[in-house]
Amino acid sequence: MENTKKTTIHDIAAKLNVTASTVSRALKGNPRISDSTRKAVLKTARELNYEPNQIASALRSGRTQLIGMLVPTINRSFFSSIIRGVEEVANSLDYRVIVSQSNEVFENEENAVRAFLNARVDGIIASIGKNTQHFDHYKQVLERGLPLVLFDRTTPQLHTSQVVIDDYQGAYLATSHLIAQGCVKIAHFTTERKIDIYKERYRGYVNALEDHGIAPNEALVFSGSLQLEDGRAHAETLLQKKENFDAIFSASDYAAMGAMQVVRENGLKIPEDVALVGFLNEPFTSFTDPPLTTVNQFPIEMGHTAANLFFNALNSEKEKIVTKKTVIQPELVIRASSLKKKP
Amino acid sequence: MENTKKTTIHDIAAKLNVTASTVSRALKGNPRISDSTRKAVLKTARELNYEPNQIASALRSGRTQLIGMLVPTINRSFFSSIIRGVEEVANSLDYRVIVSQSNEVFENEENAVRAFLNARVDGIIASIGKNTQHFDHYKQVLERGLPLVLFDRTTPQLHTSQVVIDDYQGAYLATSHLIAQGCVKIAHFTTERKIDIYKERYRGYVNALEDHGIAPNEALVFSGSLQLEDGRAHAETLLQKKENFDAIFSASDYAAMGAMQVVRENGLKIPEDVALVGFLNEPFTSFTDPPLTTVNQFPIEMGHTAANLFFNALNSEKEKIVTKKTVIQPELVIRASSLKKKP
DNA sequence: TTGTACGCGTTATCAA
DNA sequence: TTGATAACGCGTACAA
Repeated sequence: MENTKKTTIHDIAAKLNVTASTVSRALKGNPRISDSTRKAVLKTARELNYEPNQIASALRSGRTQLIGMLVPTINRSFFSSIIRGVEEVANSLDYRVIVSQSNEVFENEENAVRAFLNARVDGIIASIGKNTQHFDHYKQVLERGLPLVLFDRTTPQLHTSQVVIDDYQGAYLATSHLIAQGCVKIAHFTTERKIDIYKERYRGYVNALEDHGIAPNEALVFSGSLQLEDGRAHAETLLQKKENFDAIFSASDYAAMGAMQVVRENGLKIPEDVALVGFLNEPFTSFTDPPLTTVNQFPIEMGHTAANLFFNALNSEKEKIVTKKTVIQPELVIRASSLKKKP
Repeated sequence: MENTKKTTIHDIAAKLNVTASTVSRALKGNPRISDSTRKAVLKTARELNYEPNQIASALRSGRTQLIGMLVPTINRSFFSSIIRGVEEVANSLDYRVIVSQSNEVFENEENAVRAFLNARVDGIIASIGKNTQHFDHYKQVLERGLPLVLFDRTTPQLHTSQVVIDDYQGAYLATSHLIAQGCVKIAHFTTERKIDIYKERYRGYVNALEDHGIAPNEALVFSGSLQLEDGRAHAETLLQKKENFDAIFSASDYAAMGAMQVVRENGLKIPEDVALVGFLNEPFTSFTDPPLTTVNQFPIEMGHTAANLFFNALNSEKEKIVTKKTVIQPELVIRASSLKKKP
């Protein structure tokens, strides 16, 4: 099927006996144009079903109205919700979002950023891969004067806008809640990976204990990959060693889920024998038995914030792009897995 | 910060004392060029950090290497997994994916398609909104000779490539499995919405019963929105009416989850008293207690297939675009919620 | 094998 | 307020 020839500003111009420049100005809301011509142009544009060619516009103006968005994994609730948030803001401003994923592979991350630059996106919103150690590809983005916003997984090595949640506070809330429920021997599942967010969660855990007069016990801290299997293994170790513990605060819902399984398989009751708190607010946490207390990171709002920071940077003078770090306060979602005292 | 001036083919041409056309040909692998010039061009391109300007290329060639992808909801596991699948294939072919969501609102769907066309995407991959009744916006896509691939939610009103799963077969498998486990009074949760996929699941349920000599009983069929609350309500109705039933096949995991809660709250055992099968293979189904038997739709593979159909259409002669309907065979994921007989 | 010349559709600049 | 002209960077007939 042959393309129906699209109408251009020249077609409109010809019909009205004006020039393309006039039409362009009328369509772009340029003030230096008479009301009558503007109306005529708009009318004719409608009649001819004119649709602007964004490619031509992009070539001339240097702005594509495209945002490159890079996430580790598209099909994880946390990330897809952030994409959703970004997209809501972007679309309302007539921007489109190109999504790519790194799968935590450094090369993919580099390639995606390069592809974004080739596609001439107006800027990038990204979460750094777990294994990323250097940031030259991101620096290139900044060197070109393009806005770069990092979310969740960020780095102090890049001077650019960021949005994170207060992981420390989330962990502090979670641990304090367990203490308030009467727990005193609280295990913690974390990861050996050198990512700030987990260090912060660990710090929140330790400080909450200390603030409540409980001495942190390193025998109760387990490091792994925070997947379900890790949670199972940690819980089994705890039980085998007959380590004394009455609660687990896991830095990930998945590991918490693994622990829940093992604890129940061993005939112990949740929360009576072991109270349990996770982190992420994954959708499944409300469906477990008992439902899992966890920390909500407000991913959609995080997406909104990332997009807003992006447009702030985009609209600021290039010489002095405003870089800003936004910290979102998390919320403890209290469910049955940690509720020993009836409220 | 000022944009570091990007190098263009003209810069390369100047350095080598050839013309831009020569450089263009060398870079595009055009055979009508000498080996020596080709090598020189490639070498200089590397030295100058040349990156092709896809916008200019798109304007000239009419191909943007962009795919518009429209889903009802980005942050639902099923859809984000399909996006992932599409993206994997697309990126490997140097295409990028622009994602938009309709939120099941018809206007959003129209706007998204229009935005895609304005962005001059090379084609569209979409799932139709629940409330969409007419398809003019999609017809426009086809009239322009652009590839359009529909997935999951499709319509016979559009003559274009589609990929769906065999909902009938999924339901047939699920119901037959329950029968094989000894169930004879099997309830079904479905929806009143006039979407083919649910009709097909209902048909598979009925036929499986009949094929095994069980008379379908309409008193065991419940219609709602298939959300968790609907599942709860249906299960409560079943129990209150003292309706005789020994299994539930729900057309959605969410409603199955609601039923699981109510059944357990009433002191009944799963699967001994009530066997349970859902549909979707949502991530949470492996974390429920007991884990939920369900139907896997292979969303990532569905994304791969959709992308492959897309590129088939893109590469076929415009006069005779090959339209093809691919049906993916689902898989019954058997878990404890339905396993009455130990294998 | 390479060069010439032009156009893709829009916008920016300058002049009127 | 409008017009004329050039340019964004690339690709492609056509010519040499």
